[in-house]
Amino acid sequence: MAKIEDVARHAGVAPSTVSYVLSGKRSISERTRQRVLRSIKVLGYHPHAGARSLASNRSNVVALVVPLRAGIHVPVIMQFATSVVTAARGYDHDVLLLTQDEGVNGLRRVAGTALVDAIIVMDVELHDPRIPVLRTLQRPAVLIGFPADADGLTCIDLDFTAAGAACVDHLAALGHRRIGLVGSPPEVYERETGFARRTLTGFTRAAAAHGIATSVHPCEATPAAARRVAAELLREHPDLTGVVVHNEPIVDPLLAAFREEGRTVPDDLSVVAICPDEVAERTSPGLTSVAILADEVGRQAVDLLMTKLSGEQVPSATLLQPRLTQRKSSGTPNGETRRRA
Amino acid sequence: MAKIEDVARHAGVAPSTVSYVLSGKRSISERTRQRVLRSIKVLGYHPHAGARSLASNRSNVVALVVPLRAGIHVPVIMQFATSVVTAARGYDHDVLLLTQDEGVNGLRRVAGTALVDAIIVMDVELHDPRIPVLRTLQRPAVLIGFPADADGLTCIDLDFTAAGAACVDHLAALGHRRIGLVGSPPEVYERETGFARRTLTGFTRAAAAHGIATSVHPCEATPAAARRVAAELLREHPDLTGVVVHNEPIVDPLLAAFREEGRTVPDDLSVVAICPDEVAERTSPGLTSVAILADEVGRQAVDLLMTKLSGEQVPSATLLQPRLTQRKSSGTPNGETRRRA
DNA sequence: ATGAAAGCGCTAACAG
DNA sequence: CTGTTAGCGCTTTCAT
Repeated sequence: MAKIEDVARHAGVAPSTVSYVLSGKRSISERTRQRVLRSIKVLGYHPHAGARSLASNRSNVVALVVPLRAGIHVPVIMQFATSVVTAARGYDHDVLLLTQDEGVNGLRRVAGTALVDAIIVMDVELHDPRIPVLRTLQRPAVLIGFPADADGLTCIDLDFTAAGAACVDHLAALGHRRIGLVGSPPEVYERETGFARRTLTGFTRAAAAHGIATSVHPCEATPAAARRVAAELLREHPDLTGVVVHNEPIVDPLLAAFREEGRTVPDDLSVVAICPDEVAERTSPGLTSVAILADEVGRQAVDLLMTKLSGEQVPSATLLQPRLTQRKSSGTPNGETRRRA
Repeated sequence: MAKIEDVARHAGVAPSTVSYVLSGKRSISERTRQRVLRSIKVLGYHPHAGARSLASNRSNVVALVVPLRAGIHVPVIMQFATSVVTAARGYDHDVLLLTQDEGVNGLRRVAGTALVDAIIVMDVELHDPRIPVLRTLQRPAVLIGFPADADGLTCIDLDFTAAGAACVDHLAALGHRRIGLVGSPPEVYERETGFARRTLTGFTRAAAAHGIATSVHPCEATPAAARRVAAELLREHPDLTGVVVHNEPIVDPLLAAFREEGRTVPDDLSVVAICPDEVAERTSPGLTSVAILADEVGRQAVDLLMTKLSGEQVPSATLLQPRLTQRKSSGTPNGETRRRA
């Protein structure tokens, strides 16, 4: 492996000059810059990451802690992780993958050994045991989700309260008077993961504001559970005309269940989902939905982290505003009326 | 941050002694070992990863290259990645996440900078451009999947040929005479990703051996495509009594489509899937299936890699033998007969 | 069983 | 604009 000294010799300059060409931390005459770059290419030089991190106190690696638990839609996690990697590469950083189950020790380790410069934590709970640890670590961090006490932390997430409300607003505008929320599995609520509760809050508040009757149905992420909930919903509320779904894996089964119960979407029943666009687009009919902006959140999380690493201030809370995309699954409460019109 | 020198002073020993206590590379009297360990804990000492990698030429990090492309079931990737992280931690290694789209340069970079000691590459294609690069990198690698020329490489995967055959054998034993394969999306075959083809080979060969008539249906991973394929299958082959599915995302939609076409599983139609157990278990009826052993593959990939890192030889090819689990979705071709018996 | 000391390859302060 | 050099914190010979 070529080292910086080899490059320096080959280019006829000092090692520090090579270093500065690479870092851009001081101005170099265009002429020597080109010579150095040439030598680097010729020798196939790659700076040794360990040496660099030892000398500069920067590893150019960020840690990403991904959740593994039940009730979380895996493709969304993956999409998020991917966008974090891509965004981090844009800042010349790499991503170290940590799993939730290493818990607080994983954080201590990667920060303590200076393996990583900064940390992104996904799926933050309201009373997350990692929060106090993150505060003691001398490393910038960005959290996906909001803990109860977010003081001095940097958090980002989709505004699920607004997302829940947007779905209701949409249905209200169409004239619906009784709607249901098919939500995340019960354990997600019990865990006090912020997002499920926030959706519920937005849903409930908006419905109250519109004077709409509601019912809420947590639902396991299985087709069988979806069928059960669909039947229950229709049986208990004969006047139900609209449903909001916030549970990606059961979107299809739920639609199928409504169909089996003899309801046509959107004529007999309007359905609005909070889910990734891919999910909303592949169903038939296409689902009116509020998108889960996983890659947007990932990108911005990295932006925030890099800003912090450069010593600048960032907003403590970033809430991405939801956008509702109207597709084919929602309409006026009485489809017959509409079609006649 | 406490450094090794601080620990040494605190314990009244030389820095090298602390190092040896940590690495176990030479014998230490139990007495000083305990003293050193004590000091480490008291001072909250974590060795600096960069310094360590610089001095030892080992980063204790392995790279994991994950695919991002269409037609690959995301939860399986995630499960695999998770098991790699967990297994790597068991060897005191961390995992750096690389995405496919950095391509060959990503590999060059992380190996060239000595950021990682070794590499795991997922979703290897028959003529994968990364193969020649991996050969030049002076780093051990393990591939998930088999390229056309696997000479001198270490590859591991589920034995998809055997998996395809196992499904057919099972249906043959039950007495089926005409079966269909609902496979991966067309682009997966076109890409020459080994696994789809190998399943097809095993399916076809076993059917020929049993004298069973077959048809093959690549299928997009959408419910609509699943419905189309289901209809086509039943229309073109009225004598069809068995189906093998190798396409996780459409397992549910396909079952639903058969139901809508008026077929009962397993009475009118036996269905066998190649998919993770979680998928097979959550459908109704539960699916007879050959499990995709993502975490087993991940664990063994890491085992192989660590063995290589320690300088030992490993087998060039590792094929995990599939296990078929009988559940409720398969039975004799004529369910009526069976029920009467 | 332990210590002393020479690097590992790079960055950044200092000097010009 | 460029060169010189002192570390960064650890591992690992070499010595004893």
